[in-house]
Amino acid sequence: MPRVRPAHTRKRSMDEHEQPTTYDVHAVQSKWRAVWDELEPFRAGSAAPGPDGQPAEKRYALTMFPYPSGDLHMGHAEVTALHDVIARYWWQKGYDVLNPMGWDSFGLPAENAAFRNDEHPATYTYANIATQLDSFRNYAISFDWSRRFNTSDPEYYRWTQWLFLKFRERGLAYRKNSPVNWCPHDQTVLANEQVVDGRCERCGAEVTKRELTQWYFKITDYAQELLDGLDELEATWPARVVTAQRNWIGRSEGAHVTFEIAGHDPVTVFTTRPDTLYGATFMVVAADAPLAASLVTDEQRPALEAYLDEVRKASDIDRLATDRPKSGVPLGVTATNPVNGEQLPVWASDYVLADYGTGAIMAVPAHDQRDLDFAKAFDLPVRMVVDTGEDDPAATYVATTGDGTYVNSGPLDGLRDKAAGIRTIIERLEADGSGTGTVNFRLRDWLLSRQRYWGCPIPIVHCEKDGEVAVPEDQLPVLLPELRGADLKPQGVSPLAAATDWVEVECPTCGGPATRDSDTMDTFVDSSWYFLRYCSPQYTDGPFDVEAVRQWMPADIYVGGVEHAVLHLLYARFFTKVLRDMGMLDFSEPFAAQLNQGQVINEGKKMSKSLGNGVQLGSQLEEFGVDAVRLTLVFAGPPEDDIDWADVSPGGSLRFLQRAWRLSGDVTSEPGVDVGTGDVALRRVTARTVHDADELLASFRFNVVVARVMELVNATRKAIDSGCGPADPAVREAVEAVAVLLSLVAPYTAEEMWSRLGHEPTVARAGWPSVDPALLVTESVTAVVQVKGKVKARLEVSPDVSAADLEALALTDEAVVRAIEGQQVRRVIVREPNLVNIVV
RNA sequence: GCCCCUGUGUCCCAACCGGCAGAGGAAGUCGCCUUAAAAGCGAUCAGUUGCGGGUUCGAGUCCCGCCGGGGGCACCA
Repeated sequence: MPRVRPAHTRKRSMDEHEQPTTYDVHAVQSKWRAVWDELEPFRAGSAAPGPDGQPAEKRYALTMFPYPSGDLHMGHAEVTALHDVIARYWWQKGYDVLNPMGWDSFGLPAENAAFRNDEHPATYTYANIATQLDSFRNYAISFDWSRRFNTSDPEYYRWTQWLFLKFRERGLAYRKNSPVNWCPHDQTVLANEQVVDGRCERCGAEVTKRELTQWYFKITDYAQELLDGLDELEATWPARVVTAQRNWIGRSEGAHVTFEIAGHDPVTVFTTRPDTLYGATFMVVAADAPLAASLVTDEQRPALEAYLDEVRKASDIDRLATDRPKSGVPLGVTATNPVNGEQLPVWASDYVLADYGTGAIMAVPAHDQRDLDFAKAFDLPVRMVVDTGEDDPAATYVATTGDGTYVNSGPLDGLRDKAAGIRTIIERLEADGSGTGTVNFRLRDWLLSRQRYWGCPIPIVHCEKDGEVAVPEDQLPVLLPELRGADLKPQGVSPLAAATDWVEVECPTCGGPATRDSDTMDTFVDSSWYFLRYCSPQYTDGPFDVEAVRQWMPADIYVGGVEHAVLHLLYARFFTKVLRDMGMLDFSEPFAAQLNQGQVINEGKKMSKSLGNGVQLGSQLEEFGVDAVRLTLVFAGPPEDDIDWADVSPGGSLRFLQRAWRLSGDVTSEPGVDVGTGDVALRRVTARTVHDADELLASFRFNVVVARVMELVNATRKAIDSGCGPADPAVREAVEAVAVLLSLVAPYTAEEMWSRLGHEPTVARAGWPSVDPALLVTESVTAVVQVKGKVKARLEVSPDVSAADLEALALTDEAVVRAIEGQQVRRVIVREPNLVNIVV
């Protein structure tokens, strides 16, 4: 394994008093890690009061906690390196920072590993946590480890269960029987969000449907609020997360319209275009909805059943193809159009979804392509009711969806305004009780039952006499039974169901025989409130101490992967709003700002075992050291961009760090020297760098900050070698600034520099360098003189030069005079103090 | 199909409110150091800002169209 060479002396002089030119990365790492373990510089609550005696302002730096699968990898390294720049910056700025970390430690991989190795899932889980904890410490992220916990700890999941029961008391957790996504490989149900392109997000197996009774959270009650809340997050959350959530919630405005059906209950449809009601020529209900079975005539029943068999055979992947031909069967009944009394044939088809809207639609083939395709397939009538000026859809089979003049539409005829048309029809429907304006959401309730072992047990007991009974609070947590190895094999029901001793209990209400609910919760439940627990991780009287949460929340920044744009982030927002309604929180959004990091890739491709292009974090750390790897990740580009490891240079990062470190050995002035007497040119560079870094950090432009620090290092090197010399106080000021700025990214190097500059540890809490505003004002600027937009001259002028003076200076400049010679000056644009443009 | 983001030296990337296209790094080239090479140190090279049009005294930046790359939604009525 290649190692950084040990420190050696300069070749050009064998004098042993010469400064060494490199430091031993690994020796420095073990040295400072021990010092930090002693000092614990990052305890939340340890910031000094401000000069006015007031306690320091709080900052909560949150990063998505990991699942403990093996050791840390490049992805962890990147996200925590970026996150740590923010946390350490806040410490330097004097804030009191809460920067906690823990593990999202329930989940499938542990269970699979336990089955393979004939052990308990906890064995795998807690061994990996120990490994990752050690790696994080070595990686020098400024976490406050005193607050760590794991979601699989009974002290934690006790409160997950408690919250479940509170949600249930509020009617927000309920059971229903419905077709659910089923992963045949993992042998468990999946939420809609965990099905991607018809496949299991985790294992890639094709997802099928199953009819099961399952627990749901009623997130749809909060659909409107979850949507509205995005408005205030727009400024501080990545745009793609906000739009992804908006799309996912999928609000649409329209109307419920009720159609009478002779001999049946009336059927209500949802439509966004009630104004096209006169163009409805048939109705379609979802073939797999109970409604279809209840409407169908005896003559048509065999046809419907045959069709349903066909539909069920088609996988979700087939169903996702949007261009496949329309299919369906008539149900043999007709519905009455409430506005004109027309009898519309009712069909069943799989292009109508059972779980969106009411599971039934009115078909307006002239103005909806899907309905038109269906009408074409079964030769149903097409009636245009909005004349857009385009060809009649009945002839072209191209539905028109634009604005136009209403025709064949009774009271709407001749009207051109779509909004007015919609309003008119809704008013009419509401007047005669056959419909109402309404809003519909794409968002479905959150399916949370999982048929797995390694998760949070659902604290419910099923009793024949009393039905669903909540486990009393004083009996929480419902602990997992001890199962291992083959007991965990997926078998279609939760492994818990087979643990007879555990399942069979007395009913808490009547004392009679009862069974525990044997499903466990989706792990997204665990992660929907962990950020609250960090505020008071040892609290025993509730999930969190309300006062501690008031002190720290909301999180000021949440750093993590964009893959959680709609899953975790939506659920966490939902939990926050429910807890607020329970009176436990006084805010509605948990994460004030968000930063999504890109991925680390290699040679243009995602790193994977099958491609054999993986870059091991461990080997990079061994070869280049923690600081160089962190610096490389931060410097590679904007945080949200992907980093191609083939494009970056950890060796270059290490070289830079050594160069920066070397400066600290060259400084010959003493700590505390009066910098006011130092070289002004260098002082200006230092002041400008510190000032700009402040602004750049606030907008997460960490790569530019690093570039600016490199500039400062280069300028300082020059000042030492061929400028004011190593003894000048400005050199000390510059190098101290470099140490503090570098402490955000390269804490070991920064600490070593700080120590060589004669300071006590730790540089991490040294404080942000102060900047004399006078040094930010330049005494002269370069004004550019353009003739017809081309630069002809440069003038050194005072920054507060007047427009008239600058114009006069420009017009008398020799080069300018030459350039405009013989031409008519038509206009002179002056933008003092930077620019003069002469139009000829 | 619809929506969003993006395109700057060989490569990764900077460029405030429209005002000198270049901060930083990598690679290349040339030196210094070395018996030599690597490493290190120093210097240096690098352009029709994807294409076409428009607005403007002036466009990498704003507007329109196209092309390439990335992402979201997609039978959601």
